[in-house]
Amino acid sequence: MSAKYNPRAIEPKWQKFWKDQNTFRSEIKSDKKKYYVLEMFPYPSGKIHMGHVRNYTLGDVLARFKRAQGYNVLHPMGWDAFGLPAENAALENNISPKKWTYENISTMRNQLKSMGLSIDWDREFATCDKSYYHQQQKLFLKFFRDKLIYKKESLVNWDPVENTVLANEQVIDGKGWRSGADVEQKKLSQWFFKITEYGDKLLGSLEEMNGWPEKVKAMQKNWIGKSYGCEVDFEIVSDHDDLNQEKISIFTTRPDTIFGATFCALSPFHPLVDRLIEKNISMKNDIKKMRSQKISEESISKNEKQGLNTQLFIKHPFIEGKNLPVYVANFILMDYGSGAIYGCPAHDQRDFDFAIKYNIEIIPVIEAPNKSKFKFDEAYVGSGKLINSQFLNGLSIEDAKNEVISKLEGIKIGRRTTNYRLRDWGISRQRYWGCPIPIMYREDGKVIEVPENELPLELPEDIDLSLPGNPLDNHPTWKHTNCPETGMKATRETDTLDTFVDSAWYFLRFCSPECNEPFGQTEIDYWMPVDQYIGGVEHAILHLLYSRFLTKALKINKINEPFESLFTQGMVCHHTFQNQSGSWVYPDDVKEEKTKLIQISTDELVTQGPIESMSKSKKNVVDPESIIKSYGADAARWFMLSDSPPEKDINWSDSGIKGAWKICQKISGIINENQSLIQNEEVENIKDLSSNANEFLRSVHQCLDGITKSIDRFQMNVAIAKIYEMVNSILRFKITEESDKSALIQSLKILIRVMEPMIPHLAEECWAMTCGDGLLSNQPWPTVNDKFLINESVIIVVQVNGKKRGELKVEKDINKKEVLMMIKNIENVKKILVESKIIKEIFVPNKIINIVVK
RNA sequence: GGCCUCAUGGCGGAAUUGGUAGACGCAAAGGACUUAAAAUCCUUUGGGAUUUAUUCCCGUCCCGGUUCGAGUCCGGGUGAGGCCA
Repeated sequence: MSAKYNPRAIEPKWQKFWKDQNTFRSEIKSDKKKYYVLEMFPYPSGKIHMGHVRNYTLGDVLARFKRAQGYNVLHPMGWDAFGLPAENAALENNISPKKWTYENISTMRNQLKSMGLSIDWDREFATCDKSYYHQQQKLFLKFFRDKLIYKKESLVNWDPVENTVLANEQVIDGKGWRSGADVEQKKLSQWFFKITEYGDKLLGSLEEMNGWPEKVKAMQKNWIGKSYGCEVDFEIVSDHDDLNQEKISIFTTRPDTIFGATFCALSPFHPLVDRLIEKNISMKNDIKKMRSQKISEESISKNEKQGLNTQLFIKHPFIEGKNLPVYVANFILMDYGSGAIYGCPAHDQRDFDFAIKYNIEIIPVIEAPNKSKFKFDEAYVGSGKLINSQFLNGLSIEDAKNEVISKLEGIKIGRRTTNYRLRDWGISRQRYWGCPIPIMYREDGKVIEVPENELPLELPEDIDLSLPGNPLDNHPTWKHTNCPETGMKATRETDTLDTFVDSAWYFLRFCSPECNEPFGQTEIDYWMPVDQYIGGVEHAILHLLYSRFLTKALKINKINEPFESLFTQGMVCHHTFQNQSGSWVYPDDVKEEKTKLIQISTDELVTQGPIESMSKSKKNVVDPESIIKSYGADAARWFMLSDSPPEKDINWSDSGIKGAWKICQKISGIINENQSLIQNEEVENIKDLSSNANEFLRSVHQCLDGITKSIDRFQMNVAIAKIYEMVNSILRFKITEESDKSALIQSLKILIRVMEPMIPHLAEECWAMTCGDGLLSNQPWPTVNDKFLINESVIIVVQVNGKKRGELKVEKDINKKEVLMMIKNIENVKKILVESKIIKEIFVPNKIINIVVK
């Protein structure tokens, strides 16, 4: 190594070395404990961003650390490569989605490699690889046979101009993102995963998942949304004889408020509504309008509440002669409960707003504990006792719920139900760039599986993306085929699978990426579950829930949950900049002149905005590639770890990355200076150390202990702080005699080893120039010498009435009596003791003595 | 509106089980080196008082409580963020 720290030279060198030596290739070693580290695999969007750098640095520190601790580590990488952006890019740049995707992968692979990650690149795959989606098609068929996949009609966002289905994010203010046309809700027959069948299991296991953040578990719990309620059948009262024979089944989680029910509301998609339209054509347009509104919980809560009076009524089950008007309302979801509710305006804000708007009766049935009167200005949703409710009067809400339900069950017009907010997982996408669904529809109407020997069912490459609609559907020949058994004509399913399916099992595939089945049992048995999964909290619900679901649904031996521990890292943030015309400005395009910020490219004045997470749209991004080019991967890694705890957002700063570079340079300098000393084994093995050397080694070992524990607790920022401390004490250490050199050598070797997970290139270089025995990455983690953790002398804090009044440096394990004697010699304490009366003495050995006086 | 999380110097943040608050880094100020600057090194850095040192007072969002002792535990409030409405 030259005297100057030169990451540009050493980093590629070591990356090549690791590759040539297959240092990070992993294979099953049944005698060794395994550790599976996985970061959420990236979408190949073009280039890596700082979020990737942070994510993969965190995982790499852990992977390298566990390796050093003797674990057999699996640390793979792949690509979540199907999805819409490839189709958009294809249209914009006139390049095929496949070509675009693989080019991006190639770029990003090189970028990731330049970070020096300890990844087993032999296991790499992309979900758009034929070999991957081949296996996924087998899984589809397996689940199809297991009746865990089924088809049903479901609503989609439909762009009538483009003639295509839109993803939620392609609908902007109710209009198609490209055409600008009003988006309609259209019913299409689509494939679903029966995830609801696993709702209870997915909820139940959460309790045992101690390695998961409480926050994420809470989010999943809310998402699954198990609630108890009941269904009640109401008889219809109307001018139509045929309807009067029928009942409306409504779902409620608040059966206690049944005496406060004053109206009924149906979803616009309720089957009864179709029949009403037949009877009353004039309603048709209004219903159609309602049906075209975007239906999601979020939009429903934001939209203005609208209702259409149907002129129907339902009979109240307990109040003779009381009929409730039936409305069609735009805030009732068809696929939650039964698609019909009764409204109790007094105790539900949404019902209250609706009642005020349509002048519907409001009857309070819950009295607040403080007995305050209902004020008719908003709904009361708190606790209380039942009033105005006949046989329920005086009961608590919980008791009233039970009472009503048993009464309803008794007269056979209602039943207790468990309801989930979780919906079945719609996996059909009317898209080209996704995994083809191995199903065909025979001309006689039968749904036929594509036989396994015809798999993989490949995506055609000669497609025309410029036509409206689904390219697979438009393809002249692809969808036409014949039934393999009967030879009858058949058409292929032209929907492709949601990309969340691809990512819901990739962690299994990594265990045996070449296997000609989805995964190999031996490999799964050895490697699974993932010991530590690391990724953004934005995947807290869908991706993680789907992965948990598929893992459970596969019923692999003993593997109940895919991810033993989950860590959700924070985002990378940066200041935003805007020029005078209000356009966003890249940080590299800003220079500081005196106190002013100037846009370099235009010379315009720039204002500095708030710190926000890096995003292309606000241009507050720093390109990892240019950072790695100018400061090196080690500095970039160091910075990502040093400033903030991993779970919190980190603010990118120039001074931060410069600081990271400085410490690399400093360490490089220290090792350089002591190169020949470290090689001197004779000196290293001197046994009889001076007290100076012992004190020094004590501080080094205490740092080592701190580093080890901090990495274990995922407090990488603390581990970094301890490395700084170690470096500082090495720099402060003055050699006065021969044995001191031994202590220094030992310390430098420890330093080199412990910095490897963070800054592996520099560490490897330092090792090579001093110890040179094989690769540092194969060296074990240094062990803490316990004798240095136990202090022979301790500092006991002396308190009077809980306030620190001095401290005593004493021998370890000294008893209370002796301490009491000693404190009398402390000036401050002596004074106080003379003047006051001792009431109590609290003594915590080796820590504190507290004298309580009056 | 419900549920959850969080609040520590100028800044990012440390602080096993309640036991020296502010580790470590950044920024800032002063000094050394230099013709000068950068780089590097040294010193100082929560606020205040003074007799300037084994000194005192205040201090972890606010109010109250438990305790010999609270950043840490409990109750109430304020503010910020997240998820679900």
